[in-house]
Amino acid sequence: DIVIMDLTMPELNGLDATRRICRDLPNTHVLILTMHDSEQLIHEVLSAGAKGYILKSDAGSNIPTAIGRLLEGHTFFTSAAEELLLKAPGAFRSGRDDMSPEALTPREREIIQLIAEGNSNKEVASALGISVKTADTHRTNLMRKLAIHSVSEIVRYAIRNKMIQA
Amino acid sequence: DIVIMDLTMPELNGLDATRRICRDLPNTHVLILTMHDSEQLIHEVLSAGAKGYILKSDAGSNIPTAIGRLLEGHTFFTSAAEELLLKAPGAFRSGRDDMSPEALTPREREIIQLIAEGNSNKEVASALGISVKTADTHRTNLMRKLAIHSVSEIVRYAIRNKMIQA
DNA sequence: CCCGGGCTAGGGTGTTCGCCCTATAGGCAG
DNA sequence: CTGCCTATAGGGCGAACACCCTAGCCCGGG
Repeated sequence: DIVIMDLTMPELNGLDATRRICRDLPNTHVLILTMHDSEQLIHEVLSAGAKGYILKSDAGSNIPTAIGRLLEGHTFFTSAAEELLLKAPGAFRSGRDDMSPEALTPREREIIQLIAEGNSNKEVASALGISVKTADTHRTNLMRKLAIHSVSEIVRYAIRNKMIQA
Repeated sequence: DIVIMDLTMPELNGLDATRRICRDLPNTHVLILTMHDSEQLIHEVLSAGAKGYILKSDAGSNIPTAIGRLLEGHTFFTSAAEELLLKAPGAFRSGRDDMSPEALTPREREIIQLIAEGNSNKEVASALGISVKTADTHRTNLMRKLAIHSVSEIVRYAIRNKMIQA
């Protein structure tokens, strides 16, 4: 029911393992136990689907409590993690080196949003009252500017930059 | 620099206005002022890009403080909002009526993840050691099951269900 | 024992994408 | 005035997608 994941080496595999567990065994809850208290890491494990986060430094008697909470379907975070979580809820974008949306023109931002929402070039064109070819030109230009090459990257970029919601 | 958004009728337009402001004027920070304290609403305005949230009930002298914080590039939440924010960080999925990933076969979950990560049918096929046609069949089947019709919907579905991160 | 579901694989068809060009009109800055 | 950027629009082309079929193989449940 509960997996206690020890992220001794966070850059290697624990994150991905967590993601896979949450994906393949939706009823299994993952409790992260780690020595690292980076804010980015917390957000990453949360978006990987972890339900709890305990710093080794303040583990103590927290682990049984945490397991209890998770079994009840709740979440558990040690106070240090809670603090980090609360400190910057807007800074959810992890340290990815995205090009900022400000590098795009207003029109390109409109286009990217419509594409990410699932519209084809044809639909974008008719939504904006322009030609399909124009929509396609904007699309090509913004993809070159952002150095991305597929719709899925457009969607993820738009979500990371809050241009749409998932 | 700062927009104080009064969400008197949250279902109508304030959310979308917030999203548009954050998209088109990335240097403008939005402070939400509302009488509603629903947890879902808080998460929605946050993912729309708002930087602060104040309940009218405990507004008082908070507004000048909040503006100050936002001008410094920080965030501000009244304590009631903080509480809600902390209470269920895992329950970020708002009440969308997604089909659950459990309705998919394990193989289909693998496929959807690879697609959402930006892989073409050809790349999915070679990653799994199967034929392009098989990958395409899985893709078609899972799209029918989920009643979705485009790559961008696949990506958003995968993100909502934590199969990938944005 | 057979039926269903899951995984595999192929044919075929029309649409869209990704990207390469060119080109014109308007606006704003040097 | 002269560039530069933006928005507009088009031609063309190979690849990929979305969706329609069929069909074999294997495995577990009724």
